Amino acid sequence: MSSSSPKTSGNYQTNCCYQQSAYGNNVGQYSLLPPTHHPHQQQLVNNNAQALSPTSLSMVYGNQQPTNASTMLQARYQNEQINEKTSNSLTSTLVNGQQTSMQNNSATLTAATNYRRNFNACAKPPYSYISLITMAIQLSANRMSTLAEIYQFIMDSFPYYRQNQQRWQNSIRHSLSFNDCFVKVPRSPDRPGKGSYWALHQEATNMFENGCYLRRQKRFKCTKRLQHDRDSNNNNSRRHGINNSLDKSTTSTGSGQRSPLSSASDKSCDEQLLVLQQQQRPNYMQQQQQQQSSLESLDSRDLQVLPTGTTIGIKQLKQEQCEFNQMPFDPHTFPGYSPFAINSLIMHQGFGDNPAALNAYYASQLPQTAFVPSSSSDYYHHPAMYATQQSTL
DNA sequence: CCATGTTTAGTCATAA
DNA sequence: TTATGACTAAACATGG
Repeated sequence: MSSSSPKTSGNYQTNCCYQQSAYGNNVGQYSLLPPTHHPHQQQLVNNNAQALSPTSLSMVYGNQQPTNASTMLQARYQNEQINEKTSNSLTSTLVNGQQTSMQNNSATLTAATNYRRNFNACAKPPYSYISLITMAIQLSANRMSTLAEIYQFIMDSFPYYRQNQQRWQNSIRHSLSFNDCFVKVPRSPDRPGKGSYWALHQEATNMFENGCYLRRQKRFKCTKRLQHDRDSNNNNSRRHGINNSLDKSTTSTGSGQRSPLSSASDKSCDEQLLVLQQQQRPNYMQQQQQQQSSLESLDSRDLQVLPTGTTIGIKQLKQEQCEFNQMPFDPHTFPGYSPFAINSLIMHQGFGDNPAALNAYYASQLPQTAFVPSSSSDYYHHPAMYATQQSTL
């Protein structure tokens, strides 16, 4: 039935991280890490990394003594003010950042300049819609977002999505409905309005390897669904034209018809459980924190190797930083390990929340693989992506 | 009416 | 080569 497809090759846009040809140098605009200039995350950053503790300093600078923390912060806040600007602002960002923190050699600046030449403010970010939605939810105040809030987060974070809104917003809605990792949470009576909140399924909070939003470990599938729920219907078979008589149990009424067996009001057991957990949020959060704490304490991925050769846990590092700054320590503000943690450290090098500057930094440090990948493997196996490997800082 | 939500289906790229 | 994941379009339902 390919003749019935309304699609044209010109309209179809693959995930840009797959395609070097479509992506090219533009990939350099975006950090391999989540956007950091969104108000929610800005708050997270501000809450967690005011100044580098001694251990953090040694991690970032090795034996080299940096300028003092206030200088770095000053540079960072300057950068925040020119956030979302394009190549013009990048120049000053780089200068400020490198003045205070980086080994400022001419080769590095040349690489940054070359990179800057190829800068494109409207490049498609290398994140899937699932990644974007997850970011929006995880960075929201209550780990829940309305559809409109998700839209807003994406547009705030990525200029690319300020255009063609109808197309990608349709995809966002489809992703929310189609993927088990997202669950609807009804509005409470004191918060009337249209649409539900969307949250991550309780078992889907760690979908991305080491917190890296470029790669999902595995498609999240809810295993506890009732037999008649949508998982039991092999969507993939239908999508790829392998029809059988069983499929008609859900598609007998034709394209676009909602299945009576999986209507919005027919929530499966675990979804209802999640709703209850959300309603009893304080207890739920407490339990989650306890569980995660016990996991983190044993998780080898938490480890970072310092330039000095010693090993330290990101969580421990963060705790030390919080104590250093006389701030409350919340191990769950960030995931327990990098690249969030690495991101927070990079922030202190004076790049502020400017993703372009961050990328320029990466490009200058790892010009051979940082932003001109020959395949998706270059992304996925990039050393900067994983806390399990030695940090390039 | 329109935003939100569900579902089907085609296509492409990548992983296995 | 096949299976899977992601993106896109579209029809249709629902509810404020």
